[in-house]
Amino acid sequence: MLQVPYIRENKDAVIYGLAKRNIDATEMIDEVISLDEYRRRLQTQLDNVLAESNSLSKEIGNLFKSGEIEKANKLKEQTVQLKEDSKLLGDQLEAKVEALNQLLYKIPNVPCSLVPAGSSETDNEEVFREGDIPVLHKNAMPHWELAKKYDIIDFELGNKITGAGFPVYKGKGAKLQRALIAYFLDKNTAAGYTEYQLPLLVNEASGFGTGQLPDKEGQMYHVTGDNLYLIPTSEVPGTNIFRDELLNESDLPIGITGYTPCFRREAGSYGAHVRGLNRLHQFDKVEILRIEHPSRSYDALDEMVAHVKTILQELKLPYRILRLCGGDLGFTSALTYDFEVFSTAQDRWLEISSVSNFETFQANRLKLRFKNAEGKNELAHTLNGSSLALPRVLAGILENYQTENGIKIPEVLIPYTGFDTI
RNA sequence: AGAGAGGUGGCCGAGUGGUCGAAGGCGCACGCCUGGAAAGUGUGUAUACCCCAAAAGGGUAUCGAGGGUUCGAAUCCCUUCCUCUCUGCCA
Repeated sequence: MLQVPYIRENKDAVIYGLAKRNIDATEMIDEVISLDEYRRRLQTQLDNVLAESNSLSKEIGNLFKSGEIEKANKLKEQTVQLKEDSKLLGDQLEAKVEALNQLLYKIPNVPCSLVPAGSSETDNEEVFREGDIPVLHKNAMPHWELAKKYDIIDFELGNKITGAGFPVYKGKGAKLQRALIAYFLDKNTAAGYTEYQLPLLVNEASGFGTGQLPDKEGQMYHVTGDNLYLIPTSEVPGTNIFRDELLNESDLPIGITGYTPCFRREAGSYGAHVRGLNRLHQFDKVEILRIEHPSRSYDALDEMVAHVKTILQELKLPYRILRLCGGDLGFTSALTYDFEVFSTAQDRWLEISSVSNFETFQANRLKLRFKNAEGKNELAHTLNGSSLALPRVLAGILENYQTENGIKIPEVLIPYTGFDTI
């Protein structure tokens, strides 16, 4: 959520920035400013009425104490009108605040200056590419066929137990999953991130804190009996650790990592792009998350990108890094780098990580602040990224490492799997 | 799940209708004291919003959250969330 004072003081920059998302925000921004002016006027009026009412109450109290009952009762009559006024003004104020907030929820983050303009993924900017694309044997197959051939992932069984998008990993497939999770967590903790195990269900306040609610509840599974939501990413419980927190400047930076399953209801789906592991309702992900001082959040973003690079280098997977254009940028992000692994068998790039700086956009909603050097409270910057999302990494490994004699296991994973071939 | 107790500032803790944003203590910051430190001592020490060009200053709200009673609520009533103790259930 953008900050109103910021919008007020940087109106043109905000409109210009949002234009990169192909949004003409002029009207919305004008409405924010006028709603806020109205809100402030009401606030002032209400405060004045309440101040008067408070001082009358004090007087009445004193009169009762000194036994001047009649005078006190006379003053009481005066409070009737004030009470009505304050009720009316209070209701009006509440309505304005609500309208303002509803509007603010609809306005996405302002892209940072590095974000290229563009309308779709074809406008994303490739900023880095590394790794050799393997030449596969002529009978190479996509991972969903490999999964069947080697009996390591059973999509049909998942259909039977739950439904589409809930695969069952078996034998070496299951072990490989566990190996990847352990390897990712070890890499992240070695880089200084503190490991957390987080709840998989969150309450409304948390869903609201990271912006899934109130608008995007359709993306989450809702446990109606207890009014809880299954997390779509560990970003939700992870970031909500810091909801309503006032940190010391010396607490920063904070880096945490955690493995969780993620649950997504996902609306659209089509064709080969969602086959197999490409898009699931339940999948595993290891996340990294940072709380940073605003002055160095972009350095932190670069560090996170560099960190994810080392993992892909070690896994020896061919990958590229894209800087997302305005049209493809997530609602809350100011700058996002996507990592994609190339799969020869599918002849396409698979998105496996997304690393973003949200600047103060999340922190504002979360009320995540720190006391700065001047002793003033200031919103912190939040960042997060996948490190990494399992299914497509798995797909990439299965497809790129297949040979006619089985699927080889990347060297760094062998200590975790205990076997070198599937 | 049942019965009971309770949720107060960074922390502990007092406060059962009025002058209470809240005693006292601890912690923290700055000063005095000291050769230096400790002890002692003095002052200060919540958050959000509004008014003010800004600073100074002033105002409003906040005692888990939401609503109500009252001229006036930390204090009374209702709802809700959470914690603790005992009982039950359970990996």
